[in-house]
Amino acid sequence: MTSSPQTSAFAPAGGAVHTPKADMDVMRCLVCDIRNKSLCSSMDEEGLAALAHSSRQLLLPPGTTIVEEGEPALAFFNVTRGTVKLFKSLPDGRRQITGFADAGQFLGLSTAQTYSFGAETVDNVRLCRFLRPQLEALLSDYPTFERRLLAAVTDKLAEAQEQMLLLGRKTAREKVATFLLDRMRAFHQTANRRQEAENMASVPMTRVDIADYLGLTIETVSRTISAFRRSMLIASAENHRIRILSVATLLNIASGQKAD
Amino acid sequence: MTSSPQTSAFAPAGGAVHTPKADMDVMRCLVCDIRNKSLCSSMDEEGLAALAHSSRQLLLPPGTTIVEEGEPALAFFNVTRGTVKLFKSLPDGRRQITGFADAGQFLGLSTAQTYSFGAETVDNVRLCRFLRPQLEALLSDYPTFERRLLAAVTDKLAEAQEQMLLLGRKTAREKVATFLLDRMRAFHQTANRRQEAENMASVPMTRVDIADYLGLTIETVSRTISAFRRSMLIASAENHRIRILSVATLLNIASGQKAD
DNA sequence: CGCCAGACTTGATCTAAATCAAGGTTGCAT
DNA sequence: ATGCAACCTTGATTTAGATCAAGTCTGGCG
Repeated sequence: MTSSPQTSAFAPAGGAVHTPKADMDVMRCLVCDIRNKSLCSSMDEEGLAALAHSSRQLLLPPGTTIVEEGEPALAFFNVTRGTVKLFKSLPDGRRQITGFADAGQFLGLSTAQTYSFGAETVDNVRLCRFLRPQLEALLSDYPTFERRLLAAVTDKLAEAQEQMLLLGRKTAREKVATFLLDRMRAFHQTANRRQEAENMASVPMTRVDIADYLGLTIETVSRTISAFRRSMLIASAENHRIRILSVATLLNIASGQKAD
Repeated sequence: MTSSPQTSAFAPAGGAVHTPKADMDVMRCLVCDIRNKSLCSSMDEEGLAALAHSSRQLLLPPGTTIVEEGEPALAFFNVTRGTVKLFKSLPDGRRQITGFADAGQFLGLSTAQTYSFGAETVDNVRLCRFLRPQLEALLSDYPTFERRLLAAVTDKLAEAQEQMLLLGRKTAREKVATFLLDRMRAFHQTANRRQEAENMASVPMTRVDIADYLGLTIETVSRTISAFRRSMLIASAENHRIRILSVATLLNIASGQKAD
């Protein structure tokens, strides 16, 4: 599926790095820059110490496998920087990316013994890994944390339903418009709000990933983005950024009004 | 979207019936024929009494609206008989059915103030309705119930990811094969296991619903089912049943091996 | 017990997006 | 700086499934 640096979140070679000092680790969650934007926001100071104690921080380069389809579901992850792609594959290699987890999102929940999906870093990713027994202890010890997780999974389910509508019933044009707006929203939630960022979308993934996410081919994605650019609805910006010039028009397209 | 009996789970006209006697109601969950197959299995006898006390039972005819897209999310439901369809729509009427909830499944969870999806009965449906405050009390009072709900939502999310793979990357033939096998599995979980039922699939929904679930048109669904019948992979049976004559072949098709 | 409406099937034609096929760009490694 | 490999774009052609268009089947009701 993906190219070169085939490291793993469990056997960390390549760029994978554990934070070393245990005493610094107690502070990790307390000073985490995205703790208000994630599950961790359900925790008080004591809880944050418990979180830090229950997890290890990993730093992973682009293209690293975090979770392998069909492998034992040993851990749960919280993304604290960068973007992760989640996907499912058919035996012949066709692939569907089921979501992108940006900073503040979790991944790796599973009821079964094995993961039913794969996960791989898109860019440089920092994440916190909770082994299953430790996650379960946290859920039991901190009811607010469990409640927050239930809410987060419920939200993911609503997102998944929205994506099913996109995959089953939207045209290529509508799919790409929806994607760009979603990436703008993701950027707003993630970015450290220097307000230059108005109408910016962060698109760290390749055309292949976008196509596999939208149920299209790379050619169709490319053509559609080019068409939007020609119509002055968007403009390319530096390093994997796109500026959205007409949110309103894109919103119309995304929701199926043929307006353009 | 759907035809005539436009009743509602909140303003029950038509065939909607509340069980009347309060004292009989205490027993309801205790004697429920599907309690081992649903969320309720997490409850002991005392818990079941609390469940019965917190919910009302509704009996709804085919085509009844249970939940309306965009309406306040006031309740949570547990289906105890029949099949419910969940869907999302675009402004111009295009519709995606995101899932069918058979007996034993829940629906109606929402983090937002309003439902992001609609729900409607497919056939005669019996369900238990929990108003939100009552559901929340149950979650707080019965940690095993909350844990079970978390597991159930996690499973639904995995199902949704599987459906995204189907919608984004499978051919019409593969979609229909997958659907028929899923309906067989649903029937096995639901049916009162008279063992005649081997290889039977229950298909109470119309071609329109199947098409809206698989991201196809009714014509393509019809043609594909006809082709499977001609190839002797399936055979029609009495009242909305299909007998699967070659599970193995259908499994191959569903997973993308071109074998037929 | 035969009519009718809704559900389903089948065939002919069309089209959005896939596939096939060249290039063009970019950025990193030498 | 240069070369190459991965990534992206654009054009020509094909095709799976949509759309358009008749029918046929079914079961509930008078």
